[in-house]
Amino acid sequence: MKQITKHNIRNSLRRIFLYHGLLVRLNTMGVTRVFSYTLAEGAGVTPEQVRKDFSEYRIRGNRRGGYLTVTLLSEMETLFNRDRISNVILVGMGNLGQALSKYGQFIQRGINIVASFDIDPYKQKARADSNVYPPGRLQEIIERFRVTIAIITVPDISAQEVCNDLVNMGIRGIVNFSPVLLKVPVYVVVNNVNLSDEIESVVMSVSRMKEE
Amino acid sequence: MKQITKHNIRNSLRRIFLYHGLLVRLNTMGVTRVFSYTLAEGAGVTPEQVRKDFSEYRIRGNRRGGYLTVTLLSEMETLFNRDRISNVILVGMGNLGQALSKYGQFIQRGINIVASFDIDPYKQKARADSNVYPPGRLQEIIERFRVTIAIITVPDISAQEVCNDLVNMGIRGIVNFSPVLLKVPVYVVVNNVNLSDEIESVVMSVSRMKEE
DNA sequence: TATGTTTTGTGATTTGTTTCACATTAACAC
DNA sequence: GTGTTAATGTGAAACAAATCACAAAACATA
Ligand SMILES: NC(=O)c1ccc[n+]([C@@H]2O[C@H](COP(=O)([O-])OP(=O)(O)OC[C@H]3O[C@@H](n4cnc5c(N)ncnc54)[C@H](O)[C@@H]3O)[C@@H](O)[C@H]2O)c1
Ligand SMILES: NC(=O)c1ccc[n+]([C@@H]2O[C@H](COP(=O)([O-])OP(=O)(O)OC[C@H]3O[C@@H](n4cnc5c(N)ncnc54)[C@H](O)[C@@H]3O)[C@@H](O)[C@H]2O)c1
Repeated sequence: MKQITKHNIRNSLRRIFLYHGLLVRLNTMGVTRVFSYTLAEGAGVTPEQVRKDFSEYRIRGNRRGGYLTVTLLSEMETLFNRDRISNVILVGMGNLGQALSKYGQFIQRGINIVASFDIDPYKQKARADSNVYPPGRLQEIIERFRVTIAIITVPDISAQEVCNDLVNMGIRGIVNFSPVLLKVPVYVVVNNVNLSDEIESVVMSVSRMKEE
Repeated sequence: MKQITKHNIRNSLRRIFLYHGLLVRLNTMGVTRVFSYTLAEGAGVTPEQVRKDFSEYRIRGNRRGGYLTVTLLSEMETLFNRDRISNVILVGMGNLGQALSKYGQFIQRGINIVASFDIDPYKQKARADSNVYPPGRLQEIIERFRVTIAIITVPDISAQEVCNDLVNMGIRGIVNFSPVLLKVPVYVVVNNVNLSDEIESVVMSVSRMKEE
């Protein structure tokens, strides 16, 4: 386990998630047809950008007629592989782990957190209805639910170790909330999310704006 | 309030946050001197990239001698405006809001969550020690603590409305966890963090890798 | 069926970012 | 001191992303 991989999804794809979010809202509002400028406005980009992004992923509209909301939604969802629900596990039932596991809207995004793990026995039995297990049962549950994706919300010191175990048990995608850059083999996808960085970058931008 | 702004901090700066995280760890491990390739290895980039990034922000090392850990740390912290602690408020004490407000390590990053707000009276008095207030007291507390940064963790329907109020009360930087792209005036910085997208992008990348 | 209008789709161009290549400098050995 | 080596720092080159400009398609209207 030597190689590091930087996942970093393409900006175009990140924007497509954004367009998708807008579309869902427009769709529930009864909008049946959208144009590149509709999405561009909502996403804060240019209409050309929207079309170029679609072009990259072979998403087509009707010239003059724009895009049908439902068609666009289903094309995007195929792209996201959202035709099936993905089983996901979560390791580390602390503050953040519990918040994520209680969030009810992941399922609408095709994300199903089937089980959580913690070394703390108190957290394992915190609630009878929540599926919190000791790490010893990882292998069993990963196999039972055919899980390939894991969310890591353990303290920084444990993160790399937990990661190594998960990879050895067949996990191929990791969302890492601990503030360490995980080292994984090339065939594993990692997305490092650092909430402190996200907040601090805003603090910094504001301080700099004030100076000018 | 018409203009939308896309915050999007420079990639180079985002990487500097990464280097900083590594440095803090190396420093506590007793490492006094680092080289561009030390940081590059940990951050998953090339050494040239590290030096170019430093160059952009006028951070200098010693040729042949690399960089002194402590000097580098303090130079970065000046860059981040971390010489002073920033007071931040949080609106929406649900799952995510509570997780964030309980996190003990923001203060090490110069982020101090001085107060939280919720419309739910039960959450306002959930714990005597935690400073949770009704939104009616926003103005008062923003002024008292000279707050310019807010974290939004309310449901999507309320997000834009809360945002508008905050901007009117003097907030100039927002970290938004709700899945809507907030519209703000140009002089306000917004960082939209969408946790569902972060997870889903990994699910998608893994599905695609399996296909190939 | 022809004509005008609207909007897509995409090469060509511009702008931005990363990598390369090497001159420059500091540390160290002798 | 002087030479050798190991690092930085940065223009130049290569690459990637965004914008521009316009041809192609779809539709409405007559
Ligand atoms: N909570 C936040 O707002 C926040 C913000 C930024 C970063 N983070 C990062 O996210 C991670 C989680 O944060 P948190 O506040 O939830 O921490 P926490 O301490 O509340 O929770 C960590 C949990 O992981 C469990 N754990 C530890 N080692 C484990 C192991 N080997 N296997 C399984 N479980 C294990 C602990 O028992 C605990 O329940 C940390 O790395 C933290 O730095 C959190
Ligand atoms: N929890 C997660 O893991 C997660 C994941 C992805 C996205 N999000 C998003 O983050 C946001 C918060 O998520 P959550 O799970 O904590 O939701 P939640 O429903 O648990 O909490 C929302 C809180 O906001 C409060 N609130 C509502 N309107 C308000 C107002 N106008 N002023 C002040 N407070 C108000 C509610 O009383 C509640 O306590 C949501 O927009 C959600 O979509 C959360």
